Amino acid sequence: MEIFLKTISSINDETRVEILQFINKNGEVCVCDIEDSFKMIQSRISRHLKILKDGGFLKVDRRGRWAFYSIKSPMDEFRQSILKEISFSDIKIPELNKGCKSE
Amino acid sequence: MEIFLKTISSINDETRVEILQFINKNGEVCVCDIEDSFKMIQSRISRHLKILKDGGFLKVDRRGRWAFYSIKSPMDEFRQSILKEISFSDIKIPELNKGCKSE
DNA sequence: TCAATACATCAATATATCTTGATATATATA
DNA sequence: TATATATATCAAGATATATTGATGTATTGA
Repeated sequence: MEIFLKTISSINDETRVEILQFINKNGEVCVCDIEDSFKMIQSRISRHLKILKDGGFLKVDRRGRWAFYSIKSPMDEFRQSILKEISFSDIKIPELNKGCKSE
Repeated sequence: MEIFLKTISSINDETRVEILQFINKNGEVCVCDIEDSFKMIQSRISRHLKILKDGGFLKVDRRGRWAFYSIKSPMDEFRQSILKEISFSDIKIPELNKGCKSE
């Protein structure tokens, strides 16, 4: 039950669904890319990314001073079906805006 | 987005996941059956059933003074995958206890 | 070594959700 | 028709979650 609810609660938020769809569409991005694209303060983005990671949807790769987030792979069928449903749900996401000078 | 979040938030609660699994296992039950099986007060059960119904998981059939809840059918693939995941998640549910004299 | 950048975390507040107990409504039965 | 039963809904308080601004940590580069 715990794992199920952690997975579900991680996507029970409009901002997180948008971030997830954003990463699913754009591939690996760093925190400041999301911050600049969504025009949200960094602590807010950082918190949501942590929840999505703990929910089993994202992985992080730290390189240099950046943290690159991407869709976790491999991913179980259930989370895949959630990603699919989100991508079918016509979620409005901003354009990718590279705000920092990563790499 | 609205519909997606309504679906997700409807299962973002331990009690509702248990009720859903309970109905999925036992088939059609009335509110007082759930009330007696779960040992929870009626207003609480009633509220959760409404949320699960609005989330697209349950349907109601009112017969006489009873309201019989069951898994909605037909059900879309996404909600089916959620039910499947719940049934795989080893959720503890009480035994069916018929507390009222329905039918 | 110092300053800037990228990110994480914390504390306070705001907002949303859950639980309870009270009350309302509808049906059935004496 | 009066009463009991089954269910729904509401208001108040309790609990959980989200947002913000401040601060902490690690890395890079001057």
